[in-house]
Amino acid sequence: MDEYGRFEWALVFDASKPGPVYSLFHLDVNFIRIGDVESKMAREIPKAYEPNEVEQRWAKAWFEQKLFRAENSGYGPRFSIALPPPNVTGSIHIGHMLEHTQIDMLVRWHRMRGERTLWLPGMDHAGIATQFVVERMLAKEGIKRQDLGREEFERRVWKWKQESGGVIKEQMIRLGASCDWTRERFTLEPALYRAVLHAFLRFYREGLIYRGRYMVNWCPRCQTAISDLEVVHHERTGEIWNIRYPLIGADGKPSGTEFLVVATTRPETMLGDTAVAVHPDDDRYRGYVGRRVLLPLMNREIPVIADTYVDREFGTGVVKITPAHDPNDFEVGKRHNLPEIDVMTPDGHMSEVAGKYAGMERFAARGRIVADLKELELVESVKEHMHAVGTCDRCKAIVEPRVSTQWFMKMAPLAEPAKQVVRSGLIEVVPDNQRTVLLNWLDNIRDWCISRQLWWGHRIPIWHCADCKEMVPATDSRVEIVDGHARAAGVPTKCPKCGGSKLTQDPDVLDTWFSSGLWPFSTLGWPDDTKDLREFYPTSLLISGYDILFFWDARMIMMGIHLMSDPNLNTGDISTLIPFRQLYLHSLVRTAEGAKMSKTKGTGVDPLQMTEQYGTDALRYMLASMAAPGTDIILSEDRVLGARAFANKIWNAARFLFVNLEKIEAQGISLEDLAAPEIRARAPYAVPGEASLAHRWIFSRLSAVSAEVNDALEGFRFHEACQTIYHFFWDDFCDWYIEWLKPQLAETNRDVAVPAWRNILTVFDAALRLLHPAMPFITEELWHKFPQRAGASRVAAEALASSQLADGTGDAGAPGLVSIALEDYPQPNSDWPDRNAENEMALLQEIIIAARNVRAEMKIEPKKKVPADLSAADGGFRRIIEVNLEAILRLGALSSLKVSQGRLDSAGAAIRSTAQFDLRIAYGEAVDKAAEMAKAKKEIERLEKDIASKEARLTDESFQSKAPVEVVRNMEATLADRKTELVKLRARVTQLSS
RNA sequence: GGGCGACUAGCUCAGUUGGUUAGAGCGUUCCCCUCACACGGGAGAGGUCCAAGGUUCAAGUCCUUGGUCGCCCACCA
Repeated sequence: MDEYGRFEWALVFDASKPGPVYSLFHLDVNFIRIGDVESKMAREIPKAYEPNEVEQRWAKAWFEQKLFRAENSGYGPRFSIALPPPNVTGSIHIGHMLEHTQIDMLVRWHRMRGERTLWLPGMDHAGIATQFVVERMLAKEGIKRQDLGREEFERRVWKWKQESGGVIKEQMIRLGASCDWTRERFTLEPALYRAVLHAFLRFYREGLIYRGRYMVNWCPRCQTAISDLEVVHHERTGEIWNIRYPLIGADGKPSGTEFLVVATTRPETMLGDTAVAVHPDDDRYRGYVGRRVLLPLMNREIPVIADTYVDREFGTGVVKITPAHDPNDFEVGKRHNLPEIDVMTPDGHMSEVAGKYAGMERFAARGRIVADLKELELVESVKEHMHAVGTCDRCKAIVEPRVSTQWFMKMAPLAEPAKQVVRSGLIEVVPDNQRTVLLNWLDNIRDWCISRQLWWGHRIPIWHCADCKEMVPATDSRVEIVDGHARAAGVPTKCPKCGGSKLTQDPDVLDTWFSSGLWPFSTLGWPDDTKDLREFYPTSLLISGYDILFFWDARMIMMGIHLMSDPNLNTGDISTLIPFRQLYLHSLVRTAEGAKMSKTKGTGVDPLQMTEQYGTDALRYMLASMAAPGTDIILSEDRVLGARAFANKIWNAARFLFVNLEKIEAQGISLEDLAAPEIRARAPYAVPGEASLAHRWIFSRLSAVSAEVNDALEGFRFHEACQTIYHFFWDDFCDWYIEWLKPQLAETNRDVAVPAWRNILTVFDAALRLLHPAMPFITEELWHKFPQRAGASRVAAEALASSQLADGTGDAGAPGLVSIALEDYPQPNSDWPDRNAENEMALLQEIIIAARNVRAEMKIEPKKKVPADLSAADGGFRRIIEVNLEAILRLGALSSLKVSQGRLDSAGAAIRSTAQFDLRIAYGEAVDKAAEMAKAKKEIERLEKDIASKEARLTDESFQSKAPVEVVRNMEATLADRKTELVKLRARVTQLSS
């Protein structure tokens, strides 16, 4: 892969499936320069939207044009965000896609608001996970990593990384993620390796990293220590055995009758028992403390000790103490100076000190031991027992607590400032309830085991002196490139303590989350004081799943605050040290059963496959529209279909515009005249005469919708943003505005047609820009069918004009980039809100709907237009109705509408009434009188109930005195309307029954 | 053992600070292949907001208790 990430497209493969999979950018798609994709295909829009070709074309164009380089964004406030680096263990799944969609929506939104925007992508080497995947692949060839040796194994993993990383990148590009790929990073690349060494050495010098022999979680499958967080507890029904330990009598021999009975769920560990403990205040056993028991099977005498750790209520009140295999026993052992006997090997077999069980697999040994004890009649009882079993997060093997020598990081001192910034809101956590979760975890933080007995990762930069065992750190954090990959270059040559020269590097590597913890700043060039670091740190926002809140988010906060406090880089003001200002925890995608998606369980959904089926935009929209903060998402095909239909609707709205454009172009009016950027900028255009209402209304709506969408995105309410735009586009724009305007657009009178066209194209363009963050491909495609100017060059020109470039704030970006992604995001416009237009439009819509309703109820033939009468008391209303008569007749399918003031004779007619008007359509032959009647009666019932409850409320004195005046007024007004409606309905019923 | 979340239309889910007759998508019923769209248009039906108490002029929304389900954390043999 070269510097700009051109990689081999031809053959890539996926961990879960054998053989090649995606070839996203078909080679026959020619390179298209953004801006060249003009409206040449505008006249040949297919009837149904076919997303695949469009998406591939744009994904490729965006990528190759480096459209999303930070330099191509505006010069407003900075907005920076680091991609949670996907593991290079395979391909991305639907969960990634949800995350990337949300990030991308916000990134595109900020970019369109003219902010200096950086979304920095990259990948994580994912030590244990990747090593696991590669080991599994090797196992298919019958090879173990030990057969290959460390260097060769690492080479194999690197090879895997190139392939897998390529796939992930390709997928992300294909899914429209607007990352700045010129800044792509990888946790094991030289620069980041150096950052890791730098961080480690600093923590080590400060005494925050130490080495010691402690109880850790050991995975016998992976053969490495893992951190507490990597242990997943599962409730399981197991067995608990009560075992008799014979007491040693005064004669120094085991008694045949006196026993202490201990309970255990792991009998195999008894081989390492070095004591038996009781509570010091337990009267039952007071006399036994200080005596000895004979450890069965091993025939080793061990003491009976007293320790308050023992719970008198549990079991028999006697506990076997196995300091090498249980965290509590380890502590007890320390307090009582007990020996630690490790009876297990790293791979989960019984060790050579396990007597005759040596070499047996741990669970086989358990069975054998129980059988032997039974034989000796030392098993007093066996019971079923529910308990939590710890398993390895990665490979699911049962974890053994085990004493071993590992590297640890002291967390309490780092947690303090982290708590401070979270508690004070300096880092805002959304949703807020997660803040409590985070603070609780920080309050109970424990030291972090950071060493792993793996080969894939950053090797610990400490050397051990063979002679005096002194630990010698690397001289500095420099790295050298060997075999194409980084390693520590500051190799110490001499032991500073004894002068010995036999130094060997510690074999362990660091937990993968150690390097992840540095991600927000290591990717920006830290530990160097780079331009990017100065410009983009602290990042604005972190979006991650709540499942890695402790693994990653919390550690970034702790490590960021600590490491960025380097006096050379920073003033020490804590608000400049934090890695991100906001933390948004997104929901997880779950299966229908509510379980987490899992590739190993085969419940994962392949986003690329869904993309090909439904279109990326549809999938993105579906995910975003379901992403309400704080709730998990269960995928449903219905929702994707709905989203696809939406994309199709957008497509066809455009199709309508372009097809009809031809007609007006025939009159010598060009698209340029109607939709050039400067033309659109001056909208809305006044349409002469009576036709203005719909225009005033749609711009009023557009302003309101812009406000709502911006507001929703500000608060991470993606679903609300989606729903608002959806409703605006489909209902307001398509169903009402387009329909309303059809005659105007076809008008031969240019004074009407031109402003109408300018307005509708302006609104459509705004709608595309509103939609763009959620549906980038279709909006880019359609937007390019209009005359556009170059976005990036505009940005640069503006910057030059305000001389921002002169002081080195950045280069001008590539000239000539034309993309909706570089356009302005629609904002509310204070000139547009028009309450009258909204009210009037609402009234007219009600009339039209009433007409349609009557037609449907009366089963009038769809094509047959019928005459109607309308009565309204308000003169203003009558005027509005008369002015907009054409639209009412057309959309309500009426042949005429006689507007009057008086009461309408309802004999032989169907009537729809509201408080404002009555609409009357004469009966045809086939009318279901009974149905009309039933309907009216039902409505009357509802009204009566409503009126009764409102009257009760309004006559209640405390309501009158305590409720806000406005609420009371509103209710009075509504009540009056209801009463009017009721009177009309009653009259109607009387007439029907006569 | 702690903590968190969910329970609203047949299904999947919205409902920010309590305030008119609780919304959407899908499904469903009826009518339409009307010259942008059947991935469409039009008109409907459909909900005692898990239960019981409480606070309030007013509760899907706040409080308490209980139920069902899910998740996270936790060294009880």
